[in-house]
Amino acid sequence: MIISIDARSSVPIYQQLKTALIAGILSGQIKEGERLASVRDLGSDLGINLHTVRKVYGILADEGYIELTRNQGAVVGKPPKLDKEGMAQFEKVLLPIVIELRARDIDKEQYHQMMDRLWDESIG
Amino acid sequence: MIISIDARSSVPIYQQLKTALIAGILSGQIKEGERLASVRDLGSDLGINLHTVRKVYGILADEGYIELTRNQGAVVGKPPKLDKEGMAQFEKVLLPIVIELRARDIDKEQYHQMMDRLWDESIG
Amino acid sequence: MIISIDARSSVPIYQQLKTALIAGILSGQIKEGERLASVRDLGSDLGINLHTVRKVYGILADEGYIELTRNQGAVVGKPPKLDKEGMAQFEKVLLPIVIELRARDIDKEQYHQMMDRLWDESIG
Amino acid sequence: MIISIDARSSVPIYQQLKTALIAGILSGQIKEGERLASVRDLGSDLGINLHTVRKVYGILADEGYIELTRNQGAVVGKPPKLDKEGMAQFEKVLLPIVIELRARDIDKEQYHQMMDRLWDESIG
DNA sequence: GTGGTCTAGACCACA
DNA sequence: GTGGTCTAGACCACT
Repeated sequence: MIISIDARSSVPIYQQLKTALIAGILSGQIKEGERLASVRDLGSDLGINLHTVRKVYGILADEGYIELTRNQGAVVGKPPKLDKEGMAQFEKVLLPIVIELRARDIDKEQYHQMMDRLWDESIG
Repeated sequence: MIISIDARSSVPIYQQLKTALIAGILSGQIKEGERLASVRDLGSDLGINLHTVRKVYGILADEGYIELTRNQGAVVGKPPKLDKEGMAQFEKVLLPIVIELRARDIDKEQYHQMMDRLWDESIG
Repeated sequence: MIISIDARSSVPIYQQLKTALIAGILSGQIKEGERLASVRDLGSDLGINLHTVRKVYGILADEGYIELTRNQGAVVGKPPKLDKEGMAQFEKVLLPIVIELRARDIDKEQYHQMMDRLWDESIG
Repeated sequence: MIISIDARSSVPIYQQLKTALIAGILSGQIKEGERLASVRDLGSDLGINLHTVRKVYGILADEGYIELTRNQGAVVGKPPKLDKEGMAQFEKVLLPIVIELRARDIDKEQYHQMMDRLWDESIG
């Protein structure tokens, strides 16, 4: 599992890391029951602050992806299914983006093509 | 044209306003050639600072949605079409969201349903 | 002599008018000794405020293009030649623009082409 | 890299600073990959407000000269090349200036001399 | 400590 | 009256 962080990106490092880990779990590179690297190791590997790593692990634990235990580090669990409320939250984030796309005169076909492309890329 | 701002949201006020104005232009509530309210009026209407409104107007002008003149206020123009590069930028923003959706075990059909729903809502 | 003013432009109206009048004098459409339209006439013709026209006439008089008399209106004189100091002022305005052009990786040949194009257009 | 700001000039402070920074990048005094001073440091160095500096950094980032990150400051990137549209914008700004130059009875040779002089100075 | 947002009040150029 | 610039001080997110 190789993770690359772009410190210059406008996307916060903790979000990049979060996305990368979730993608790793999704794609099966990190399997259920496996342990993630320790906060310290992962931090120094990626050249980022260990507080940042700890924060991400905390978020992933909150969202149910992993379980944090005092001595055994971070263990991967089953990703929680999306309920109606969670879905609504995603839509809230997506709506303004879709609005802007439409403002830019994109048509429905282009929109679908784009979304399919994203779906395919997301398994990278 | 009714705009509501949620000051407590984590989404910056200026972005909420930007989205609302673009949506207004898109949906035809604000037509090409029409004038937007002055920064002072809109600011006091919404209970936000005129500088925040100014910032939004500046961004919309930069992106080609409106034209700003010192004495005639903000006039709505034609929204600029989306080129390939612009499209790529949108995809960059969307990709991590799609990845997280997939992590949450959404399937392709649900995904399409969601995107269609968003498309329909975006015309508000 | 037809003058068109774009009220929406980011260029101040008074500058557009100033440029147009100077161009008219340069191109011979308005000749030495002739009278310009009255402040009132020109203002209502162009649909702009007569204060704005008055301001332009004042500037042109200051710069020596025309002479203002109480009863005879604005009479065209000889355009003043450019002395070293005047030249330096122009260069001060132009330098940052040239700097930005170079920053954008324009080469000397493109630069010359652009300047020649401008020279030719300026007699429009 | 020495920057001097003339607060009394009619040219906005933020534009003076923008020009100076672009010139610094162009002339190699600030190299690709280097960090600019923080908004606070540069502001207090120059005796101007940090928000004014922030505005300039924002513009430079929009135009692609630098990249801004929350914690690593402003990093110099590659200046973006000029496309046809960008070129047209420059010409729009330059045309009235050239018209006025011609009105002042400058001839083509003087014009070329002036432009060459500017070209040479711009690498300062 | 970094940049990002918001508020606030002042003064200016323009019409 | 309009938008444009500058200053100022506060709080926030991120590292």
